Amino acid sequence: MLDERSRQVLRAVVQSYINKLEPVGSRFVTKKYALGCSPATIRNIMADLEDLGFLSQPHTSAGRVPTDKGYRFYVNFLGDAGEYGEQDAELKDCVCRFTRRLEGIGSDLNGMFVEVTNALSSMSNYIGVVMPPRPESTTFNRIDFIRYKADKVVAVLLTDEGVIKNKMLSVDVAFTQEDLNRIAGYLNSEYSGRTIDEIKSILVKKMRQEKAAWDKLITNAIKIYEEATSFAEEDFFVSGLYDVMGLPDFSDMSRIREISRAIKDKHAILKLLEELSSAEGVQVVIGNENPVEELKGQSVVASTYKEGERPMGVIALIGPTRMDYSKAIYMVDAISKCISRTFE
Amino acid sequence: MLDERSRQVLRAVVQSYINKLEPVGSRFVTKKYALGCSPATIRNIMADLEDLGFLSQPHTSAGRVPTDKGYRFYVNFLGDAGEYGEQDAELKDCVCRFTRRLEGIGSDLNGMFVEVTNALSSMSNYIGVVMPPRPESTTFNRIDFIRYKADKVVAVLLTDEGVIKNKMLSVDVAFTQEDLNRIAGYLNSEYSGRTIDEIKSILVKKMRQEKAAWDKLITNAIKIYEEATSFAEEDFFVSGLYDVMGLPDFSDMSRIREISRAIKDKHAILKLLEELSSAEGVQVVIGNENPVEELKGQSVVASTYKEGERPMGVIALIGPTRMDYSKAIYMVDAISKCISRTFE
DNA sequence: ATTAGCACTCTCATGTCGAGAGTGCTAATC
DNA sequence: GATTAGCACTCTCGACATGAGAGTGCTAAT
Repeated sequence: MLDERSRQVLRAVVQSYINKLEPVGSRFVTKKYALGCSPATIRNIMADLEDLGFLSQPHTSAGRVPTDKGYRFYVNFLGDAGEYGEQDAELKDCVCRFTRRLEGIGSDLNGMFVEVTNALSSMSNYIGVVMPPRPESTTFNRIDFIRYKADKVVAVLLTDEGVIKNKMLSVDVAFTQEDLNRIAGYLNSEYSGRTIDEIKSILVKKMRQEKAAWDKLITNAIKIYEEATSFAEEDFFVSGLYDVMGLPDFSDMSRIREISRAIKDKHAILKLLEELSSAEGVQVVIGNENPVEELKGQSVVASTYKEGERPMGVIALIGPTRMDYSKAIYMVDAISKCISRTFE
Repeated sequence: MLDERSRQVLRAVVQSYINKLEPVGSRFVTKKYALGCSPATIRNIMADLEDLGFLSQPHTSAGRVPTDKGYRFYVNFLGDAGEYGEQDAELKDCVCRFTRRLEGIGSDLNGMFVEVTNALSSMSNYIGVVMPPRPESTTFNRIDFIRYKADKVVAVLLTDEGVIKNKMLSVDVAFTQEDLNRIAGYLNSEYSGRTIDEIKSILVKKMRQEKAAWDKLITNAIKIYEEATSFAEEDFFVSGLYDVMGLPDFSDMSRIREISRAIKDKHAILKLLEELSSAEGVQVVIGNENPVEELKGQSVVASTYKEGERPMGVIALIGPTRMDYSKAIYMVDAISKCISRTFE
């Protein structure tokens, strides 16, 4: 589709633009990359690339800037194979140290996710996002009820993956702690090992059938499951808004405002990540390809983490379209694998 | 100190500036506020106020802008007595609806705090902050241990105030659930009702004395208490960075960057809030009075909430120096009282 | 003591100009 | 026939000037 030299020029433009953030001219390319031809030749090639839609000029007689299509081509064909592994020693070292740190944390999932978002954002200067395991891919380990004052019960839900969720419930009947233990025991023996969603539907059915004495608590149990279900839609982990404000891309404020609105809404981002979660490997969404209105103009690099073969959740980096894709892809890939490993 | 008319002019300038965010000129004051004298007179008075340090001009022949001292005087003497109660019906309505909503939430403290920060920021367009109860003012209700997989125990800590805290611990000895219950029972009967800090010091002493079989778990229990202690330093609740970005004061970005750095650090803000927590009633810190470097240039309106007579924590609004103090004070006061009420 | 009038000052938006950077085209070159 | 050198052209950007607008400070009149 593109001859070798055109590719080299395209790669040169993209890389230069990623670093300098200024339109790159023909002279600059010849100087920095020894392609063995003169500025004029480069100009011709660049004009061709522009016709093909890979580059564009902010105005006549400025340098060229990659279009989304240009980045896409770069990501697909140019930074390919092996090159994503070639990162500076410093970054590799960072990731490595982080990996070791993560192993130390063990199975406190929430704590781990906080660490992961922080690591993602501080290493990359982009926004780090982690979507925790979706309830349908999470299996119930056990539930416990703790009596708290006369009319309150605290429910603590554990999943096999290490998610802990607690919720205070108000109850009408005054249960003793023994009552609660019995009920918890029943639920645990009956349902341990199933997915949260399964249990929810079973319990809903049961509730319709029996109107036993502890109906009330089952109702409450269902409330918890609903909490746990809504978990993924409420809490996902974000960090790096501050880091990203340091980038020259966002000196303008309006972008930041858009992004932070998107994050505040959460809904849109979650939908996006969910879409990406079905695919294998590292996903890259560039600029306008992004279905979320507020994030057109940003790029997203995402990857799922798994328990064995089952995909659990997604981690992602959000940054400007001119983000350092090779670095971002490397990081997201490395860290998602690292999370997967902790599940073993 | 200031004659009546000077005060009126000062108040007029402050209020106008708060609304318009533009330097206010003498003509404008005569038009908007019927003080019964001409622009020239106002000019004289304004010149006096400037000499006294209450007003300043961005440049010769712009209108006047209040200084920090001007705001301070306004807050102390001009917006006084009763006036803070006179808010638009809409705001009052909002606060009222919120109060009712809070009562519905009941004793899930964390959930409540999230609600409170959201309410604070969305009603005011400033940044809402809540500092949760400090561990020294929090009393232990009960702890429970839940066995999770072979070598993990989840500890759940409840305080009388409704704070729930959980933590996954790794243990060497394989406890049965009965072991754990016995240990929890012992701790609960022994220590319930004391403050977290007390217990911590007692346990540390005990640990030195006994080297019993369940030593390990006491060590872990102490770990949890340490967690609970660090609680206030880690998690405080903030929201509204997005709302604040909409304000014209922050079209400039550098301020936002400062603020978000301050929030990210947390430390500085916590220190400030802690200082404010010792005082009675609503505290107002204006601009340069602020000890935190990053927040000079912002103002903070804060108030403690209490359980009975004991101060528990602080809620605050952070906004530009030209914030609507009367509204902010009203809100912070109303909401802190409202929180206090839920503890009864 | 207050006010009207007027000169003065400062900002801000607008417009002009030249330097600099980069292109596109054409003609010469390998 | 592909590549290159040369040159005119275009566009941005900062510097500088200009004029309108807003607001002041001062003085003289009320």
